Amino acid sequence: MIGTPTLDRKTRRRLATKTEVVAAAWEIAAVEGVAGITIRDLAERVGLKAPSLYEYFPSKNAVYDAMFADGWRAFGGVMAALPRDGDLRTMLSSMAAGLARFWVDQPARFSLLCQRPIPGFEPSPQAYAEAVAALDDIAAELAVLGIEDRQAIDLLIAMVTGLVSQQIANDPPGDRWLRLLGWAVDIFLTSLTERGSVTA
Amino acid sequence: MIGTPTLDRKTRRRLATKTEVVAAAWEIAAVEGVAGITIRDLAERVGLKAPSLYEYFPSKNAVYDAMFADGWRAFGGVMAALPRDGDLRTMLSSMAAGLARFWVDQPARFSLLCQRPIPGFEPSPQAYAEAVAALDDIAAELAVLGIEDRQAIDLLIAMVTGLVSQQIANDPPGDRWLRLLGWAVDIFLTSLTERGSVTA
DNA sequence: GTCTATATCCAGATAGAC
DNA sequence: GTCTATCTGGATATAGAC
Repeated sequence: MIGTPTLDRKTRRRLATKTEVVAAAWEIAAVEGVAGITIRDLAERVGLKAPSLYEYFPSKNAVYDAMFADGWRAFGGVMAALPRDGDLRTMLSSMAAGLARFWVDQPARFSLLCQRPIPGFEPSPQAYAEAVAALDDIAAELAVLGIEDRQAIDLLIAMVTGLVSQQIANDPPGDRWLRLLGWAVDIFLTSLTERGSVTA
Repeated sequence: MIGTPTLDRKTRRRLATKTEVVAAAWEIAAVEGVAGITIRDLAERVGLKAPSLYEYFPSKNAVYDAMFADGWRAFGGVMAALPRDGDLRTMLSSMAAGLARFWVDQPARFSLLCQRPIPGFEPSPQAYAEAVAALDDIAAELAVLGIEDRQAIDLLIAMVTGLVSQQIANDPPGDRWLRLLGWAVDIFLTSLTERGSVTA
């Protein structure tokens, strides 16, 4: 396996703790919001005192950075696991629904990954690369379906995230906006077909 | 004029100061983000010391609440001032463009009005009523154009805000997403026409 | 690596003089 | 109504013992 060199016990343990911290950070964010994470709470949740966290992350923003990268990797994982059967319209709908669910189920992820909730935090280039990779995956997926127009992809993603955002902000437990996803995909596809950007 | 009773000097002065505070709060938010406002900075900007602010607002969240209401009122004002000439497609496009510009020009407004950037802050019912009123205005405007389907309105708003959000988060000075607004309106209208929800 | 203790800072909010 | 002074509490981050 390329990219997974053998690590000694110490390094593995250290990596496991960092992973645990990031997972705990998401748990806190789910309740308190991304901005509501504190180093103390975070440390306590993994059985440490606050100063010990600095053995793993040099600053709070470094934790956010790890969360950002982790969130986009999780996004990529969910996408890779989506079903791929049926015709174009069916596949696109289930893709959109799957990704929307990923965000609506964890609004904190949507907040950190797609909005700018923390003044002063900008993802590092390495972390941002995870976001780009995830969106490249989407583009590749759509290319397989015959959709290669970048503007079209931008529009589709904006429609899905727009519905997600409205859903989260105005009707968290309901589906007033989520149920419009299928319609959004339909009109998107219709337009693409007319444009000749895809052969339905 | 109904709804604008005469006020004595003291009350007017007090109201003017509150208005000034809210304006100053938006100025700070434009630079530091909505979460970056502090009572001290805010007081200083209107020529007061921090404790004096509490003569006008009982808490920081009360300032946010006033900003929320003010922001939606401003939104309504911008909408009322939009041009209303041309055919359906032209009007809808210029409406969408005008509203998108309102948000993209002041991302802080978009953040406070359309997202949930402050943990622990929920707009009061009175403030939230301003948001509802603004959206009702949109609905009324669209009804004049022959669009009365609530789901359609939801979808249109989600598309516009989705594009705005992407623009702000990923390409603040550019227009990569904004320039897709016209296309979005087009496919929306095409779908509505087919659906029979509007007579273009 | 983990801890106790603490430095340092800054926030929202209040007491009470004027 | 505005101020000075302060309370109270919380945050991130560090020093240094073990």
